[in-house]
Order: sequence, then C-alpha cells, then structure tokens
Amino acid sequence: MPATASITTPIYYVNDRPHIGHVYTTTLCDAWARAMRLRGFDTFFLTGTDEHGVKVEKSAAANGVSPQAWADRNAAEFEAVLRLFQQTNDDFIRTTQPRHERQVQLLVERLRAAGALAKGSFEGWYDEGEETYLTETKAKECDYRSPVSGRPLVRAREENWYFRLSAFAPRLERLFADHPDFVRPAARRNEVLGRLREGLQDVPITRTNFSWGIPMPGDPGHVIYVWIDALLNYVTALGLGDGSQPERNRFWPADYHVVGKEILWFHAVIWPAMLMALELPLPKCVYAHSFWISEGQKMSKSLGNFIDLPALQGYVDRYGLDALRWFLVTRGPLDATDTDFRAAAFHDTYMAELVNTVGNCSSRVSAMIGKTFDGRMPEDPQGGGEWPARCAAAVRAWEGHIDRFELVQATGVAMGLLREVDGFINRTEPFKLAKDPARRGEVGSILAQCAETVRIAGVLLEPFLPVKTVDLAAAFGGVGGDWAQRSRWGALTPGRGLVKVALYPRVETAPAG
RNA sequence: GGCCUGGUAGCUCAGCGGAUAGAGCGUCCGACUCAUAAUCGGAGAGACCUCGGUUCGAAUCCGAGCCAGGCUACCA
Repeated sequence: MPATASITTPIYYVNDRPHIGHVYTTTLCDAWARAMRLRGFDTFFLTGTDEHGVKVEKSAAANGVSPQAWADRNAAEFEAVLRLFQQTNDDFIRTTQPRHERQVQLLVERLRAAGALAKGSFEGWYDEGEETYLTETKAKECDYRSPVSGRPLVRAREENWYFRLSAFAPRLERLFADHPDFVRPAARRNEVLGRLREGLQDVPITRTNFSWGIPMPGDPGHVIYVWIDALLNYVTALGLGDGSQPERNRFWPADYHVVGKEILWFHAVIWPAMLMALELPLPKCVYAHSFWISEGQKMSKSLGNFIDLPALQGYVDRYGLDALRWFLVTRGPLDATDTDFRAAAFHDTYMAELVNTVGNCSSRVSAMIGKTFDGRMPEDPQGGGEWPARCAAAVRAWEGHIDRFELVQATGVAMGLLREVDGFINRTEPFKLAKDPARRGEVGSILAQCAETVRIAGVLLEPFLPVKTVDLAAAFGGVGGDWAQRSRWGALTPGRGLVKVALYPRVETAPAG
C-alpha cells in the first residue's frame, strides 16, 4: 500500500477577484502534488472557496442577487481559473456545500462538548456603516474613524460564543518546542513565537450582526464566524466531521497547509488549538509564503496595479503556461521576504532557463541522435560512464527537496544536470567525432549518456513544466512505468525511437510595460 | 511603541566560526558550430551596511547604530 501525501491551499474568499496570489499559492501546491504523485504516493490536493460572511452578504445585496447566487457565480470563476492553469486538485470544497455545513455544526458541537467553548461578551470598535468590528490596532491606525466612510467608530458590545484559546497555551508551547518545523520558514515561526509570548486571548467564534453563515447549533441567532467555518474545510473535505468518507481518512493529517503570510496566525495557533480540542492529529507543517509585489510597488486596489487574471493570461499567451508556472515557482516569495514580479525578469528567466537550457539542450541531443543514429537510441558499451551515479544522486537530492517543500532547489537539481550535459557535449565534441566512421561507437556512448540524462532531468521537471515535458518524454523514447522505472538509469534502452524536439520557442523582446 | 527578518559582485540570491568569499543572470574577451543567433571556457566586477567587542581566526558569534521590509488577532 503506497504512502499518502496531502497538501492544501487556503480556501479562497469568493468576494475577491482571482489574482496572482491565488494562482501562486495554488501552483506551489500543484507542483508538490504532481511531484508526489509522480513518485507514486497516494496523493490528495485540496483547494476550494470560502463563501460566508458579511462581505459576501453585502456584495450580493449590492448586486441584487442572493448571497448563494453571488457565491455560485464567483466560486465558478475560481474553479475556471484552476482549469485555466491546469491545477490538479483532487477536490474543490465550498463552505456553502451541505457536506461542509453539516460537518461544521457537528464539529462545533464537539468543541462545545469538549468544554472548549464559552459564552461571553465581546466589546470592540464598531464601524456602523460597514457593520463590522475593527481590531484595536486597526482602529487606532484609522484614528478611530471608519476607514470607508470616515465617520467615528463606536464602542459596541455583543454576546458571543468564544473559543477558549488561552486554555491551549501550554500545549501550543509544547507543540512549537517539539516540532521546530511546524511553521516554516523559520522567520515566520519566530513571529508566531513572539506573539505567543504576549499571551493568548480567547477568540469570538460567532456573530449576531449578519446571517450569511452557518447557524450555531442550539443557539439560533448566532452565526459561526467565517474563520472557524473556513479552517474546518481541511477536515470536512475528508469527511472527518461525520465519518461520511472513510476512504479519505488516510489523507489526514495534511503534510502541508500552504498559506499566505497574512493568515498565518489562524493556521499556526488557532487551528492547531481547535484540532487539539477535537482530538484530531495536527498537520505536519504550515508553510507561509510572502507576497508578490508588482514592478517594485506593492499591489493595492488604490494603485490598481494588481497582477490580475487578464495580466496572467497575457503571459500565458505570449510565453506559454510552463513559463508562467516556472517563474512563479522558481522566482516567487517562498521565503520570508516579498519578491518583485517584473516583466523583464520574466522574459530573461524564460529565455535563459526554458529556451536556452531545457529547450536547447534537449534539442541538440535529440537532433544529433536523429542525424547520426537515424533517430534510435544508440548503444553505450561504457555503461553510462559517470552519469548513472550522477543521475541517481540527483534523483535522491530531488526527492529530499520535494519532501522538505524546497521547490526551488528541486528545480535546480534538474537544471544542474542539463548544464552538465551541455558542458559534456562541448568537451567531448560528438559532432566532430561523428565525421570519422571509425569513432561511431564512441559517439554512440556520448550521445546515449546525454540522452538518458536529459530524459531523467525531464522527468524531474514534470511537476513544474507539465505541458512541454510531455513532449520531451515522448520524444526521448516514451519511457513509461512507475517512478522507479522512470527515474532509473538505463530505462531508455538502445533502439528506442528518439525524435528531435523544439520545446520552447524564442520570444524576441520583452513586452513593453 | 513592541516583536521578527534582511543588508554579500551591475541584478537575484547562496554561504552563517576556519584557507585566495560563491552561483545563476547581465557585461567583456576567446572557443566551438551538434543545437532554438544557442552552447562551452575565461575575465572583469565585492570596505561581505557602520562602529565596537569575543576569538589564534568573524561575512559568519555578541552589543550598539543606520537603512530596508515584515508581523502586531477576519485580503493569496
């Protein structure tokens, strides 16, 4: 029975327009999920939409439709985006689906039964126009005025159900002490630890000022606050709330919850505490990436410089889907600092890595075999020379990087193999030797070694470049089978067809602006 | 305000106690011509933010400062 692997994106808020952030997070998860499937793991990749809350209720009203109709429309757009970018999610959960709502109520019941909930009163700064509370920090920042209308905030009080987060402080401390990799990267973990030291407050988990949400069981009039509702998606999708999908139980706990840095606290502190209360296992790692900025400027609604769907589509039209995915994964803000999305950098990366390295290397090797060996994989009496060991080491290193969610390093391993092949060709000059019929055997060895290395590098690139690596694999012998077979030296046996490929076309100039 | 990161070649970054500080890209020179005007080699290029400390030895550890960014409880 194969080992399992599971990964999640946050569920996306249907009130937002899809943009580079959503595509980035999803693409990271997709690349990892594809890598694990490639390795033969029993893999589950979950994403979805978060559809409750005041904002949805208000937007729907403003657009003259019901909240459900509004959510349906926008959720459909998020799903369309997944298909557009060829994401391979295994499920798409929506918080308005009956399967989710039913389980959230059961799980909240369980929290209450476990003594993790208490009724209390909440007092805070209330924006009457927006019908929403602002945090103390935010209120202060806005000079105690509504950031929207500018009218003064009022002190308001509400009866709510609270989650007794403070009661979990000792267990959370132990979690962070025992599992230093629970939150990554390390800089983010430090931030969480810093805040943990300041002490934990109980968190309100119900609201009474809107109705678009899941009713609190046994206390109508109270609606379960969107965050609690949303976090639970990770387990409701697997049927853990009501045992409705036993065949999916094996995918919990998740290996990675990949999230943006702004929602780390919920995932790193509130969520594990909820799971402790529910007596469910904790995810192995919450990975918080940073943000993209656009041409040196922070993306914001006021600047109108969001890298939105049309912008992304423009890159795909011009450079192809592989190019976009490659740039996002290899140049993205996977560590604790934001990174810049620049059109010029996108162009340079595409040219240097996909065209001049992946494309050209596979092209020159396949072309020489086409010419010299009639498009058949030649014999190699040298048994691969140093290459089998080098490739085996690369495969092992790649697996380690994937395990640790070091996606950039994983791509680097494959690129390193291709660069070595390019150097090897220049040193051994098979194209020169080919002119001397007496040295045909030698040429065969060289080219066979190159071809097999390129094929293996191509396999390692599949999760990141899912479109063109299909052509690469087909052109380099069409080696099938499982991971062990495909990653093994020698699978491209002599005599197999090997046709010339031209994977990534040159794109002459960087687009203006 | 509090807390957390980072400041290393023109650019993006790796190195985080030990030899002349590295990679990729860009630039310049050379080689080659199988390949997508690609590739390979070489070169140039750095007070490793500043000041002080610890040490036989500091880019690396400690302290202070400067600069940039982040987090501070409902936007990927």
